[in-house]
Amino acid sequence: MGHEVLAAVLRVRGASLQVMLWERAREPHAHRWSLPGGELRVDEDVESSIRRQLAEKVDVRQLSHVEQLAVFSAPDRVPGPRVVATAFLGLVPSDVDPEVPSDTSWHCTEKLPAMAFDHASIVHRARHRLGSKLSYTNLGFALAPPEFTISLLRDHYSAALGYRVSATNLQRVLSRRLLLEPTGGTAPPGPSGGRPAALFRFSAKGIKVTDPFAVLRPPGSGRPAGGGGTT
Amino acid sequence: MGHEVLAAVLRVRGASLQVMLWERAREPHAHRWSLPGGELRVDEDVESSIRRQLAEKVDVRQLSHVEQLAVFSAPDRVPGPRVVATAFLGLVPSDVDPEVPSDTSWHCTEKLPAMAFDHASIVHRARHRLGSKLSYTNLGFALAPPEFTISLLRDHYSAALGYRVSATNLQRVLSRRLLLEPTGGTAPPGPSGGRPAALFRFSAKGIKVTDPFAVLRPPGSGRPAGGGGTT
DNA sequence: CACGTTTTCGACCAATAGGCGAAAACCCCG
DNA sequence: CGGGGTTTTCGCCTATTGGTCGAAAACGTG
Repeated sequence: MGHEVLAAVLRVRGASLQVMLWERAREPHAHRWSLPGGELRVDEDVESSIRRQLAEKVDVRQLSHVEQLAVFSAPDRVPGPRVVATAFLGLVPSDVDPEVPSDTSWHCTEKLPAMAFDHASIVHRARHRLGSKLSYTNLGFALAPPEFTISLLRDHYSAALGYRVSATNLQRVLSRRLLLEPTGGTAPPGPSGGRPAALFRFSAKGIKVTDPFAVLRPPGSGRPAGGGGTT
Repeated sequence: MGHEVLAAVLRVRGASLQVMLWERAREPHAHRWSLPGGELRVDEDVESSIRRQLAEKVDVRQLSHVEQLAVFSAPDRVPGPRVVATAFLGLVPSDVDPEVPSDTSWHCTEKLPAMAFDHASIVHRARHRLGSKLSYTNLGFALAPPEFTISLLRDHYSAALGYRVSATNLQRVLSRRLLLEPTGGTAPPGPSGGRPAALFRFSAKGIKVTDPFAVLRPPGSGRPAGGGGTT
């Protein structure tokens, strides 16, 4: 029973969320598109394996985030002998444009080309995971360059979530969590003018990129300030 | 390269969060405790497999929730030939007390006995996952009986989270999400008296048990009511 | 230098979360 | 049968967070 690793590597380009795919040359599923990955070797764990396999496609140092997504294990998910797949979600910041081989290119995740095997469902799962985690983690910063404007960040959130996000609100929410740190610099305005935007960087004030924000907090977080009672 | 499935099946008992373990009789790691599971067969996917394996230990109909946790794949995680493990998180409501084989019993997750292989880290991961998801999903109901009092639910949340939770706040938060539905009945008070507690059931008003609650919502959720501006 | 454009900021409102304390509804005991 | 102990439930208050709008700031261009 074989085991392979696959990665849905996502990035934001303009207003769309894209995934890195390569076109199969040989059967089975020739000319269909599939996710990068390959066989797990006996001397490596799945994380090392996916990094090794991705290194054949892109510069892995440009990956801002990699996490396990899920195991896909339907017995007939690939023709022939049975292969179990461990799928990963990978993210690339929008400022880098990695060199990719000639059989590889980026595709909008909303209208995918003809996909091989069960890879379309893996992409959908990755998209859904990213969307969910944007709400309650700091994963959004993994989509942006090291220095960014609020507008850019908002556009990335909008692309990944699929709906419009307010820059005002986004800035307030993130800065209240102490995640935004102004660099002091500004970005030049666009071709149609406008006020130059301030640059920010992600501030890891003890908060890891993937730490969730609790909703039911331990007691005493946010000091009582008391006084509820009577007169 | 082998593939096995393992499950950390958790339940709340009194004030502690427990995990189901069985004691190994044979080498390797004889007399150490390990998670239920076993080899993945070629004709089943991992979800079917873990259900089949668990059926040998408990009545699987008593499981209120099963989800993939992560893949554990360190090359040396078990002695001998390499085995990759897909780990699951399982939950059992506190009202059922499943029959278990004689080699199997429940253990507090905070001070685990001598564990086999990497199973201790799987349990820790399961604990952490449950704690995180309690904040932003409805997974808490999977720990409780079909009908429950707020105090019972609070105790379960406290046990799983490791800190005190207020019954007042819990009730308000959950009922605002339309998740609590009064049954009309009441539970008899404890041996030391007290007001009888009202019984509730989980109300799936279109909300699945595992659906997350968004933080950054689409625009227009919670109608504008406008008016912000000046005079 | 008026005008369009984009960013940024402040004000306001709604929704959510947390914290008492009082009232309600039971028990037991004298 | 009434007082004390116990537990639940509810109302009120406050703090925090999220959402929207409009004005002001800071550019470009004609």
